[in-house]
Amino acid sequence: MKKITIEDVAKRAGVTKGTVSAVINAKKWVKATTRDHILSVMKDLNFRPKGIARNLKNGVQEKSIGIIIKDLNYPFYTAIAAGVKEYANSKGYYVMVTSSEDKHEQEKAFSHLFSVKDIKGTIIAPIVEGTSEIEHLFRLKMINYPFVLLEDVKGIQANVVTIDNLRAIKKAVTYLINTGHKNILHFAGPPSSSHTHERIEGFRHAFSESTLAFHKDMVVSIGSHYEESLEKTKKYFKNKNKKDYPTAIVCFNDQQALAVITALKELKIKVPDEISVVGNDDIYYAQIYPVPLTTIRAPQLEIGRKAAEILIRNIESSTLLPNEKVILDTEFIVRESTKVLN
Amino acid sequence: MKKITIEDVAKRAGVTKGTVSAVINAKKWVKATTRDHILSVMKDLNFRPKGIARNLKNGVQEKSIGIIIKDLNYPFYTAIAAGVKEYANSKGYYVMVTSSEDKHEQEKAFSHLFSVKDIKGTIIAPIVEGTSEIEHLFRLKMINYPFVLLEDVKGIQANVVTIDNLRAIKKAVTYLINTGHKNILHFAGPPSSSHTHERIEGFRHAFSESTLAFHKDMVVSIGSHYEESLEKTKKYFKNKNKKDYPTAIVCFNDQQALAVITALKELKIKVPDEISVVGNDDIYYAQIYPVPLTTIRAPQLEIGRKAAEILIRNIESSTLLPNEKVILDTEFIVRESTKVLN
DNA sequence: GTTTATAATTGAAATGTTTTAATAAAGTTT
DNA sequence: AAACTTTATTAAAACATTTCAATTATAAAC
Repeated sequence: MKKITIEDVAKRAGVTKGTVSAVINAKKWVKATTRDHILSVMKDLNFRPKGIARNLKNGVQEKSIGIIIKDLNYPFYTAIAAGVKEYANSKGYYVMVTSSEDKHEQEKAFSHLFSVKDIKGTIIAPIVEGTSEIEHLFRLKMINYPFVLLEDVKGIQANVVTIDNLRAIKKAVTYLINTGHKNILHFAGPPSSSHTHERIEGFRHAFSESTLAFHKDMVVSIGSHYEESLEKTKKYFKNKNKKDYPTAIVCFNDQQALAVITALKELKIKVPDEISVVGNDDIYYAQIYPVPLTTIRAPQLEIGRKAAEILIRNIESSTLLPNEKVILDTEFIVRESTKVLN
Repeated sequence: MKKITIEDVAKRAGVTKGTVSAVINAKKWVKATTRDHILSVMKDLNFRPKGIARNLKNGVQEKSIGIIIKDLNYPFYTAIAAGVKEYANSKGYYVMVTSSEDKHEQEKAFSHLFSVKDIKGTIIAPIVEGTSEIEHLFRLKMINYPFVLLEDVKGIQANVVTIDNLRAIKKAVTYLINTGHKNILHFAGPPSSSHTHERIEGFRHAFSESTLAFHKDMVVSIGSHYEESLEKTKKYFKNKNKKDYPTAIVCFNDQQALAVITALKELKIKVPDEISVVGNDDIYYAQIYPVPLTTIRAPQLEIGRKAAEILIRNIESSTLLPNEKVILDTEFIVRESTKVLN
């Protein structure tokens, strides 16, 4: 089970490495018969030229960057990736996307993989759990590997492009309060995201600046994926007395909001007449949803573009640049899943 | 603007390459003071160790494969990618995703990039235009680089995992005919996909096996992206007399179908009462759509899994394996966007 | 039949890292 | 203070390819 090298091919074909190399690189000068012969030897040995070794010599001309998102199937992330791609392509970079599936292990492995594969830099949507492990990020810093985070990570200084979750949720909740809502819930997201914590914080803040009181029961952990949120929402309302129903729910993200709306529909609770629902992110598929979702729009393309811009600036700098932190603002978009009560 | 190498760092720090290497690889034995000194020199020079050169020596332990899809934002493709990831991860492979944006140029560049970056194999959703350029695929074959296609490409023998579009559309159209529809349209997709051609073919076939006659005006090219399809659908119906409206439309994919439904809604045409709409793919977001879409389900995860399985089998084989062709079947799912007329 | 031009091929050097064996310095035990 | 260990460091070899200048074979021209 030994590795086949260009030398094995050369030996077997009775020529030198140089000639084999010429065939691989489609140089015009090799005689047709020798070329065919070498080709057939390559097939016999199932020889696959090692990309790595070729690069060493000339250096890859293709420049590329990576992005590690959390979920390939959530449009919020793919939209960010699209923004990254747009900017990167305009600068002549290719983009490779991977997904950590919210697993620390994978985030770590990928950041390593990218650095080792000579991908010039990486944009990371980091997993932030209680005691967030971040040695892998420190390692990237040590080897001066350029990267940009899409969420703040405590304990590390790095380039960050993110949104102002606190203000965002406050805007939404304040709007609800001002339009007469008194019983408002927040359906929170997974603990692995800093967004979750910041949004809870924003929710709480909004109350402290109003005449209404905050109570911790108003924050309910209900999952961020569709099926899970659907089930948990139904369960939540089944145990509730109708008079205790909230008049509005602020969701962690749009996918969750879509699940909540569907769950309420199944329970014959009318949206927005009985309960208003606010999403978060403004993902593409929520925009084209027949009940247009009131939501908090995160500028997804812009996040991607900005992150790519910072990353590429760092990649191309011959000196180590100071870290940048960009906090993009969100837009509260009132559509038809919320109702004015006063 | 010269490249900084480990040697430059060593020289500047007054040690040898070996010591610098030891620092980079966090070997325990380097004296703390020399380590700090070397680290600071690395920062000064903004030295980034070349991943490529490190790999050469030991060979990378991390195994990875790539997948080139056409659109990062279309759930059909990300679902396939998820299937690939699932299988690949179970076999210890990492997965990198890229999108060609339906551009030949990009598909070509990525297939090259992957092979050169020592990514062991690639799954490709190929762009198939009239005179499809496929030299890049021939090149992959020449260097025995393992790959699997997600659409048939004329003129090349390769591993292929795809679906039976012909049968799929026939099933749907036949159902419509059997339930009393007489005026049926097909909204076709982009010419860059073999699916488009096969689906048109299937549509035609269904008629040849029925008592109804096929006419080429029944196939309308309306785009596969949401906005485009929305506009073109509206335009199409504005120029039509109400009595000429079809009773059913078979769409190229679900995103298009969603656009068609929205367009019809805006035109005050009721779905499915006045016009039935059939999608294609059964993407996730169509499943959770409030008007559940009648559609043709492509086993997206299964496509991904199967493609990954074949790819990895080829990667791990020391001999060149014969090509495999897998055609997966689809499932026609009747939900609520179609109406039985008889 | 010798020279010249051209086509085909060779062999060594170069690429930037990691590894290994060898060595020097410092510390510990007798 | 000699002998041995441990710690820190060095120098050279190894990795699989491409490149480039040098060489040989082949064909054409004289």
